[in-house]
Amino acid sequence: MVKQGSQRRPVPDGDTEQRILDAAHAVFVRTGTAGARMQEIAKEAGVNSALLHYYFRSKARLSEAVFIRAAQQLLPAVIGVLASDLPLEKKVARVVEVEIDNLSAAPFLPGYILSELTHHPERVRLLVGSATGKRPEDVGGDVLGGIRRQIEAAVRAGKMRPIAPEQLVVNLLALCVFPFAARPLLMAMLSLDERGFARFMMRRRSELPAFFLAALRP
Amino acid sequence: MVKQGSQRRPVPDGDTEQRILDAAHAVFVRTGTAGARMQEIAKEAGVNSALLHYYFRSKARLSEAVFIRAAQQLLPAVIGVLASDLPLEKKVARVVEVEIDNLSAAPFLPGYILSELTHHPERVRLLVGSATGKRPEDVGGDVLGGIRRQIEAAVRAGKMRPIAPEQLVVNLLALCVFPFAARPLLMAMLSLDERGFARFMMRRRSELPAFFLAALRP
DNA sequence: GTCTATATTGTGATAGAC
DNA sequence: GTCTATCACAATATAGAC
Repeated sequence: MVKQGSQRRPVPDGDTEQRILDAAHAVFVRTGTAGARMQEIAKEAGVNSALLHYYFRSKARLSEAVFIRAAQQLLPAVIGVLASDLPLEKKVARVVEVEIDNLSAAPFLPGYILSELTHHPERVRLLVGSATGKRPEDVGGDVLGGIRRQIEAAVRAGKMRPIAPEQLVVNLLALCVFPFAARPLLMAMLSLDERGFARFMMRRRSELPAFFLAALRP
Repeated sequence: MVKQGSQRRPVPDGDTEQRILDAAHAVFVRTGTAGARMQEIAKEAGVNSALLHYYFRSKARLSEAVFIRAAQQLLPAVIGVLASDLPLEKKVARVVEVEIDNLSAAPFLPGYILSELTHHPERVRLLVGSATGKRPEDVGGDVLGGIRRQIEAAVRAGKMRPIAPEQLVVNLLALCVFPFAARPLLMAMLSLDERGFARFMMRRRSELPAFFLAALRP
């Protein structure tokens, strides 16, 4: 697991800034930004806490850097699919796959990002902006505009019940993301361990598209 | 807004312990437990911060009291409906109404509770226990058992596609709760202000049952 | 029960040697 | 770039007067 640097010295792995970011990511996500301690991040990164300030100046900046990275890890994929020119049924199926796959690999990210956003609403701009280079309203508008047209066409063809594009998208995201945000609660109430939860989500991955498309039938 | 106590003295309102709890609730919910400051709570309650310790001993205990109260405010209603002997379609409709009504009055509670649970998984027991007097697995089992039987009957009658009760319940909760947990994000991407968000949720309240039941049709 | 100190520790941040 | 030492202050908690 330990990569060698270009010199032969016992340099842990990767460059330091990256290691700090990784450590900060881990700590912020599991403990929340407010609950995180610079000391703990330093320890997890295997460096002295003064180094965190050398690279990132302050806890606020470090947390911002981590937040942006986390957002970039999740958003572009979904937005890409939703804004693509795939037919609507394919979009639904693809979003479910992409979202559940990505979140299964990082089950705590949704909780972290949503929590972060409620306590720092101004970071919404940061989030969407860093992921797409656009303003949140514009991203929303682009995505919704395309889907609205697809809905209208399908409704005219008698293949779909009418539904507002906003509601459709929120429904789709809810079904994919919520189980991760509520993971500890669901694990307790459904008597699942980690593997059980993973199986539960794999089953969702295969069943959700049919469920969702059935809801749209006329 | 200021209720009079039984005496005529200028006692703010209610008894002090209650005022502290209310203030703590407000601060913990908007700022997160880790981000909350006892000083701020004291100020919001209009008392000295030493009083918080007089009544609740420590920040941890106070936060626990607030958490339990918050859970009791949300859980019993849903669990009650899901565990009732209403027919399945009525359960769905009723959960949507109850849940969206309750959460509309306290939009930040879901985020608070879910966030709290990911950072203190041991509180899951506290949460469900205080709300129902049972263990989480047992509540889950009771609710799911009843719904499983309803699903089986409906499937045999050819009125429903088969679906695991766990998936059904998670789908239902997801569709109701997620929009509140993701409120800041949705408001930004859908260009909604608070009133706009409220309207969006009222629309959901009326459309969600049909959407959900359509998904269950054979 | 409620307040005014005050003790005590935690925590982000900087200075300066290497 | 990285470390050790340390500052300054924030935050929880307690003692003791009223």
